[in-house]
Amino acid sequence: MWRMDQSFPRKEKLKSKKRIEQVFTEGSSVSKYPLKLVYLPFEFQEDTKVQVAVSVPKRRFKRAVDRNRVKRLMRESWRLQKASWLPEMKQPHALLFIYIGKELPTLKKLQKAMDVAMHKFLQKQA
RNA sequence: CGGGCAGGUCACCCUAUCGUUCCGAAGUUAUUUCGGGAAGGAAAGUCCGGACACCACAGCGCAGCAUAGCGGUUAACAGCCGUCCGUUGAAAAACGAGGACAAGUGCAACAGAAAGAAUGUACAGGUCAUGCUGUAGUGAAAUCAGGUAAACUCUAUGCGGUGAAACGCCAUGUAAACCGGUGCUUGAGGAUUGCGCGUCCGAUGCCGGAGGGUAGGCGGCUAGAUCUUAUCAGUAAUGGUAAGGCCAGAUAAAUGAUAGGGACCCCGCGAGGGGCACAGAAUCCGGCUUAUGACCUGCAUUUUUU
RNA sequence: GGGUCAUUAACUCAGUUGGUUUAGAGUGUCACCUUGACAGGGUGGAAGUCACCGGUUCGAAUCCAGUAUGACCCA
Repeated sequence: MWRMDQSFPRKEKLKSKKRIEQVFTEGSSVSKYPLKLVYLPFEFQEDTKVQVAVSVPKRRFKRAVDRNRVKRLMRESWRLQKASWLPEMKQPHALLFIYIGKELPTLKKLQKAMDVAMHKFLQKQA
């Protein structure tokens, strides 16, 4: 039985400050409340197809506990669903998910929103 | 019983699946497998005190800041312990920047004769005589070595500065270019202290203008005033000795997500439903302060009821 | 991670250093007057827990301490 890849290794994390800055200034974006996806085509040194980062503004969530919670849920949501999106991506991208909602989400809601956002993005790139 | 006061403990648990990070071992130089570790009592505020790093291991004077009964404790402190005094409370207890106005200067609204200058009213007492004495009256304070120092100040004690964006190393890149000023041993400027001194560095130098480049990685980074237990000294804070243990090191930032079951609490006759605080390491320790759920122990007992 | 500062009427600010009677100004707002009506002008009024919470003091916006919110700085 073939098993879906649900890992989220280091090389798929967008970590470089410089790259993140570049995605913010040069990238395009699609929105699906409560998420916003900023993306930019990118050539990576390794054979990775994608690098992902998540972000939660301090303005919306004052306490660090809540920010951590939202970020963890977003990472989880990506990890569980990425296998269905990656084959459709034609070229490597840097992706940046920003949470723009005001309230703590549940994993299910977040997964739905992320799915819609990713489909929007995949259609646009075509 | 209720409410009150003090002290202490814990911070829901278990299983399954998927995932993150660090360390070790094996295999290999893509990476994989196995084993082990992975938030707090406040990790918070950054209010104190240290360790550590650099500046000359850091010097002298002034300025500045902090502390303030007495004694003890500590690496150190504004903390903690004991104790005296004062205030609050019925009590248990709690709180206190609690040195000096018998060195100098300043300040005191309204009321009041008068607020530091000097004296005045009524009554009584007293005297040769007089605000000489007492009471009344105003006020927080009225002749008293007056009050006030969270007023300046004085006294005693302590404090060098800057902080992990410290600091060390590697990589990348440009412009040792241009314009103006200043200076070269009779010294510009600098050496992270506000000012002065001293000491040291100092000429491809320094200041200004306009403009250009890099802001990537590694170390620092976790074993320590360490934790647990026993015991000894001490009223206690705390310290000594012995045995055992290793207990987060991330960097757009790991420590998680989901499902099921079980505790506990609340609502309901019931089926069942809901809740389970405050909150997330960022060099590390000792305190303080603030946020906050539950439980346990002890103390005092106003009022009411039996 | 480390530091510096601010908070006074609906809004923008004085006053705070150095304590005391009554916390002021402009804009806005409300009422009245002027006009046939509006604008403008004139007159008068309301609006403040001096961010919150304690302490010192006879007395605190002001001094001291704590809390909250907001802003700014650094290699």
